[in-house]
Amino acid sequence: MLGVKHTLGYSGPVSTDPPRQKRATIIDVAREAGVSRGTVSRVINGERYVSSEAEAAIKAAISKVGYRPNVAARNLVMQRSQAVALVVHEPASLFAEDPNIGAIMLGANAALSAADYQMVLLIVDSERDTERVSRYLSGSYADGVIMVSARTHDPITRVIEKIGLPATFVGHPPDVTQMAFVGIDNRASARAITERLVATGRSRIGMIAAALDRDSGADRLAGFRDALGDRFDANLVEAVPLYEFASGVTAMQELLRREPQIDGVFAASDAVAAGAMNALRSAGRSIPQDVGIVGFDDSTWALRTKPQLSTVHQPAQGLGAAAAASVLSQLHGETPPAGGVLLDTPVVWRGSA
Amino acid sequence: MLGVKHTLGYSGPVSTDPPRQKRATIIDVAREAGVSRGTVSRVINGERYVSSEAEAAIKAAISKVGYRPNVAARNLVMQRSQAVALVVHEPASLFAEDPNIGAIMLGANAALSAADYQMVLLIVDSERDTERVSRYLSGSYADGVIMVSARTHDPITRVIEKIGLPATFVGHPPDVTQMAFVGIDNRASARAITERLVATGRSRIGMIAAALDRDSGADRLAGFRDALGDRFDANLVEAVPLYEFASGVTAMQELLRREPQIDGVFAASDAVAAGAMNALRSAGRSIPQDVGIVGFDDSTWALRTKPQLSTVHQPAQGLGAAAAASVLSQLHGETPPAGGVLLDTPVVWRGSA
DNA sequence: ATGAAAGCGCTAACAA
DNA sequence: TTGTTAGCGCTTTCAT
Repeated sequence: MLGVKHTLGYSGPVSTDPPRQKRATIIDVAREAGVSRGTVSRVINGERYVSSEAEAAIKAAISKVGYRPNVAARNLVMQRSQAVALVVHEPASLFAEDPNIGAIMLGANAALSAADYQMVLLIVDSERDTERVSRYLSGSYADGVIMVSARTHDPITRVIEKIGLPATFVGHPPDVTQMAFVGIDNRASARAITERLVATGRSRIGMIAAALDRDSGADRLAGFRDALGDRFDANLVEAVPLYEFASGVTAMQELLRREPQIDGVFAASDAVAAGAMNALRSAGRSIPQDVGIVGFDDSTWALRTKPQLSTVHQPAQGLGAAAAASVLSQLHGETPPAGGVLLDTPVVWRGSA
Repeated sequence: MLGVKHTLGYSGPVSTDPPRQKRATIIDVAREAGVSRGTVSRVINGERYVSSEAEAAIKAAISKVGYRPNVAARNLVMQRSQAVALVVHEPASLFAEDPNIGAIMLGANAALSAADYQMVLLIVDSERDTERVSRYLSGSYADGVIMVSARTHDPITRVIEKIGLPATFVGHPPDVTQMAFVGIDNRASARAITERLVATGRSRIGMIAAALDRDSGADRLAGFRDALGDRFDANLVEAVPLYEFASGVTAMQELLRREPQIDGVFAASDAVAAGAMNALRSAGRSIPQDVGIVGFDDSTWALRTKPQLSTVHQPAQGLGAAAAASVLSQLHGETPPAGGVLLDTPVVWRGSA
């Protein structure tokens, strides 16, 4: 029966607790209050047409017997779960380092919470996870899903499409065109901050590109190119696989080797920029006098560097909130905007360039 | 017993069904395969006593009708969810900055995943969250719970106790003594690294203490004191409320003001140490020549500083894994060790001292 | 080895 | 306004 051995399991060596009895059900409440199940259900769900005497009796009975609704039963009959899954598909190391992901989660949680939905975070960190998360999603555990950093040809995306689960992507993989998404205009943002860097009078401007296999990475490079036009020099671009500090260090070293005269750098993320700044300082370059450097994200990294980083503000929390709102609207039967939702990304100018 | 019996039985799809296709159920599979519901259920759950012909027919039928088990129904009858909740109760800002929390999540997820359990992350970020998470936990959504950074007098802890949900705490608030927990020996670890610092010949050793209202913070200070014995000087201890970079900067400035001769510092966390290093460098002190500094956590901070930080390795991922193992063992009816589980915390000696 | 049927706890449609 | 009852989809005896 329900959880009996669990209770015995952790009541400790000197157990003073009685064995946990069966959980009170709606029937216990009904009997205690002298009414029928139906009436109890009405009170629980706040419906009209309940006499105040009945309501009072039922409320008293509920606290007397310690009744807690069983959501599995409710979900079964209601065909919903009042929960939205947030699937994070990232390599383990990045998860801990990427500040965006935390902010997205927080933003989504706040928005879902306000609508009385439970956010359920699912981490995909292995093949096994992929399969289990797919099962979870197809098991009616969640009414909708927010996908963060989905990959191209993601099996989970396939499952979502197949079962028709309301979904919103944060950023969108190229092979997902039919589904709702929220994001930022990486290309325009990259162009804007590069132009700003150009305007400071730098003449040899390079870029540390990252994650070119994702649209965010590719678009940031494209925006950089847009801004430079004819002055774009492929030799001044160094690409690294991930948005991480360590890559920034090595990439900057490489760039310095290839072009010692470099006087401006656009790093594809703040973490990368922080690494690059380390390398620049080790090479004896002062910032921003010798080299101006700008980043992307406006994460906590940007405030830790010295001088602080000029960067593109990425509204991570807003993205989470917008994604949640999008899923919620789909749950209410609305159709999300076809082109997705793009949030503003103001340039934040600090001391590094 | 209410004595009301009613005939249950499959009434079939009603002829008035709109074109909307309903999800395939076990009954559709049974009909397709020409067997009974019971047999289908046996195949799904991999039980013995099923003929291979029946099994083949059922498997074919499952994929033909696109059957996916409905977990709400299964949970209802099985009285379990095959999911474990991980409750994180942190101020929003810390969540994004604290690398431990991510590692704990990853470790727990890996362990639960291996046991085929789903980890469900619940963030508590407001009053409303507290209430909803409590409801979630009491709603049979999760078979057990891992509590991270619970506070003293946490309402969620109350709920867990009340409903007797198998639980394990990562670290333990003082008012939780009956429940399982995993953690590290902060006091012994702090003592060990301070002794190591003393052994390098430093004579004026100070500490930047943090979070003294939590056991981790208080224990680290106690360990520092243990190591110094008679040489402990309260004037060389500066306390800050949180484990954060910015606090490290200001605390170090204060310490330098009070004792310019200071030549050794134990910071209560790597983030604090990183801040302190910034302040030391601004004050013209070289590390480790003028001042030796050590931290605590062995987080990503420790590798970002220059020189890299000597610190106490906190096995965050291991803590997550151990917590998961503890919950899982309770789920199997075992009693967790009374004193909790303490993980090793080796001192990692790098260049900062 | 398989089928029949009794519920798990709840909501909602229908009667009264 | 309230009671009665038919399921939601599934597992699990109990027969056979």
